Amino acid sequence: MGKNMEKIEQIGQNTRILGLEYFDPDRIFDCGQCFRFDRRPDGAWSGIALGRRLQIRAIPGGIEIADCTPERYRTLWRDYLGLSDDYRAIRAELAGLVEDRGPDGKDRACEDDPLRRAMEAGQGIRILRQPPFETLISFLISQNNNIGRIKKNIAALCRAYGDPLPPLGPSDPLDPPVVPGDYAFPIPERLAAAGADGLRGLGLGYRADYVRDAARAVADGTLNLSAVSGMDTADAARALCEIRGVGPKVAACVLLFGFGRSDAFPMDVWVKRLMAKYYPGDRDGRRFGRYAGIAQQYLFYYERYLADREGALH
DNA sequence: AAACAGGCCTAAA
DNA sequence: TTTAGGCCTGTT
Repeated sequence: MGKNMEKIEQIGQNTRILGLEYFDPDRIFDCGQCFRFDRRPDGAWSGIALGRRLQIRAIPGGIEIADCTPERYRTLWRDYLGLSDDYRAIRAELAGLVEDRGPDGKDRACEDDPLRRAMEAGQGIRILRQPPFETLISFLISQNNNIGRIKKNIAALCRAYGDPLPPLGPSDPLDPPVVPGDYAFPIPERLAAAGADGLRGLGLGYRADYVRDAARAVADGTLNLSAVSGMDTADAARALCEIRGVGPKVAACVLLFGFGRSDAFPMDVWVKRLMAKYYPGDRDGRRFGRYAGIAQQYLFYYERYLADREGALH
């Protein structure tokens, strides 16, 4: 798969992965798919995932993960970071969608196709494989909300209801030191037991009830996330939409970012605008096929990038 | 100050 | 099947 050229080496406390293609932390952690990572002044990204702190920096030809063994990378971070997915093949397939046949029958690239431009601008974008429950709660909170507040809400949620990161086991001498103040994402049972006012107090607003209802449904088995992962994407979306506060957009985000469903196509306001502009008449992402969700990420990132540049001029 | 933010719910055509 | 308000709250 995409790791065919991957070379793993341990450098002191850290692990380097070299020979990577299409992996840019700045685009991966800042494209709105995750909410627990921050960019440090030195350019490294640091956040909590899978109950551990992950610190990652781009180096020429790859990345360096701090306080991490090669074993830890192979068993945990490779899949989480999307490095088990073959983006060369995915991009080739998406690029094939925007080629058409010239009169001579030969392939002729559509240089001005929006997806082609977006894929060029967003070379290093990847979709993380985040845990389903965390993704569900996070995108419930994301609705009618902005990134800054979403991140604050989720941090508050973890501080109030998440377990402190576990102390190091003797078998993991190279795991990151536990920093007081680092919390895992809360488990369903813990959130289900939270008082409604307790969640409100975190500043979630009306989403507090959604969060508690969703946690209850997962905790009591009304919503079986393992079963959802076995359904086809349309059925899975229907199942998720049974939860109050989960509509088509949130369901698609949960499927794309939390269940690895690359065909799920979140239609937020940006993507609606962009689709109307570039692909008038399309009501969904069907034209992008089984990697529609990844096409969506390229297009979304590109459109926001253009808006930011435009805004910066004024 | 009023509008807006990676929506969804409910009521009503 | 589609459309119009309202909704918590912090930011601009």
